[in-house]
Amino acid sequence: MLNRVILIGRLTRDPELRYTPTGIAVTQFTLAVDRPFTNSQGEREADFIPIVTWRQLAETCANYLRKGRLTAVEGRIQVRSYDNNEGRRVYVTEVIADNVRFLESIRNDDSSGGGSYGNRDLPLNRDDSKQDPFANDGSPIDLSDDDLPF
Amino acid sequence: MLNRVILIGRLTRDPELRYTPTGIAVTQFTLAVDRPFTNSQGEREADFIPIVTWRQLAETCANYLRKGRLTAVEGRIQVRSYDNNEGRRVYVTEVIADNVRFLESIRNDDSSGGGSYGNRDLPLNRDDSKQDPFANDGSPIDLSDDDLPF
Amino acid sequence: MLNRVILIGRLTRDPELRYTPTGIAVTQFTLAVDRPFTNSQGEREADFIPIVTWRQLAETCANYLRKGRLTAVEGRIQVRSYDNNEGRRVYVTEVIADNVRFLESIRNDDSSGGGSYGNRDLPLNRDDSKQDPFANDGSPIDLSDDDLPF
Amino acid sequence: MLNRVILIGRLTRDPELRYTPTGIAVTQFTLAVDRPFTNSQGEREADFIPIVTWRQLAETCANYLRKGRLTAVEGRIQVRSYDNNEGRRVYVTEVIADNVRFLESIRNDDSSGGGSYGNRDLPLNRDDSKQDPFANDGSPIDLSDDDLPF
DNA sequence: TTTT
DNA sequence: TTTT
Repeated sequence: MLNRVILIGRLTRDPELRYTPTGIAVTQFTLAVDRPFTNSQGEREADFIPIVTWRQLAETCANYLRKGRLTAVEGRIQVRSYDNNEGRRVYVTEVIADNVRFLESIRNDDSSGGGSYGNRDLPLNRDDSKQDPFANDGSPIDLSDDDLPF
Repeated sequence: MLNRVILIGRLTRDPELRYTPTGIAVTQFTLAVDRPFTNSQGEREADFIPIVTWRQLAETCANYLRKGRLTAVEGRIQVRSYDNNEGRRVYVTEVIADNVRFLESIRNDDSSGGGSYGNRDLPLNRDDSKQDPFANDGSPIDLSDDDLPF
Repeated sequence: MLNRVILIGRLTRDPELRYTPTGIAVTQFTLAVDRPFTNSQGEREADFIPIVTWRQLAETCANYLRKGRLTAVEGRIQVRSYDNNEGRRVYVTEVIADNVRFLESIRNDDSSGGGSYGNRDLPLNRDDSKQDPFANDGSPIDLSDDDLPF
Repeated sequence: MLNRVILIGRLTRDPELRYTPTGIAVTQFTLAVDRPFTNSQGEREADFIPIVTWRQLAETCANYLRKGRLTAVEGRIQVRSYDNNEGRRVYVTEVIADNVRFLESIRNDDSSGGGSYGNRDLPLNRDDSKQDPFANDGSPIDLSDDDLPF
């Protein structure tokens, strides 16, 4: 009845943009979120949390997010499952984001991106996935006949 | 750097209380959280989200929560991994709760529980897992030599 | 850049529904949220937090919420100010809700309401106040020439 | 029963550190949080939200936060009231923070601060205000006989 | 001005 | 494996 997640962390890699067969944009990336304590060896660990964005938000994330960037994500936890090729049920937990905030200005020295932008706060539209029939379906996303989505 | 989850849903089963070898209480249960939309078949789906509580909070949850109860959970997403007996790395995503709220008064007609309590809002202490060396370690929990924790 | 509030509490009174001059529904109510500790006299205090909902969500809240009902609210903090009739600037802090969840089934014995409903989870549409030019303006709401909004 | 706020914004001024008569540190600052939309004149407005921190967290905030810094705050909404010198009841709404994250590295060119630190993520201890008898009292804070706290 |  |  209520499912809300807020994360701040850094991208472990550049985001990956794909399209569903019906042409809807999906971007996936992983956020490394430091734990608020150190483990028994005195080391600070992190949780690596997979994030999924859809539609316009997916395009913007693909365009502007890059590996290492400090990023805030708002969304909900989604658990989907599928049967792998050994006939085992596999559970996948992801955060479906509906709001993403870039917390670092986009640097000029970014080799993986295109241009240089001065601005710090890009107009990331909120995703309104309620109108998206695709997002309403929790089943594994088929981007092609023999491709698993992520 | 920031990792916050708030959920409201219903327990799919009675909670399970176990103890670590050093005697720390751990309670696990699953929350069914309805999605805020219907799928392409017009059905309302749910996410089944595993919750873990520690120490005093674990004891209280085991004592008072029951299958079907509407419950609010606050915590953080934790992703841990282990190698299963086929040598495959398995990822487990759980919400480590530090605050749990019972949203239904405990009913008199509860056959699975013991007595009848009138009260609606039990004194669930916040878990302070920062002092718990065990909780700081993301590795799979060994409750005994050949038992996986959950 | 990010502003998110989640509350669970009880309505101190029945909600109040009004309309702006352009016909947009606005519902206001106050949520009593118990503090998670007792004060120095050993008493449990509460915060009384004003909630505002708009449009379709306002209509549904006015129809189904009643004094005393346990309710979850998601939204953002808004601070608006106006000059009172003594020329002093007054600051008003409210939670603008975009998601409201009824946590109690609507009782048959409700004298203040109309009918009896069996259902527990009403289809409260999320408010999409971004399309609402009125909601975008933080100024005091004029419901009529000489009326303050709430 | 549940009261959770998460904000990301910038400090409008340097934080102010004070002490209660019993020697407990209190730091106050205001966070400017941009609204996620533009108003009817096409301008982006902000909410100015007062934040209060206690004890160790108060000391750290006073030491490291400065005007303009991008900052994440986790806490709860608190509404307190007092009677002003005209005999009117005044309501004050603040966010009592228990977790604060600095989202910008501390710059070397900071004239208002002391030294230069390279680090990005300071060890801000979570405040455990439940053990703080002072924090449990919602009444106006007396720092001296004739001083109002903030 | 406040809820259970 | 799932709750109302």
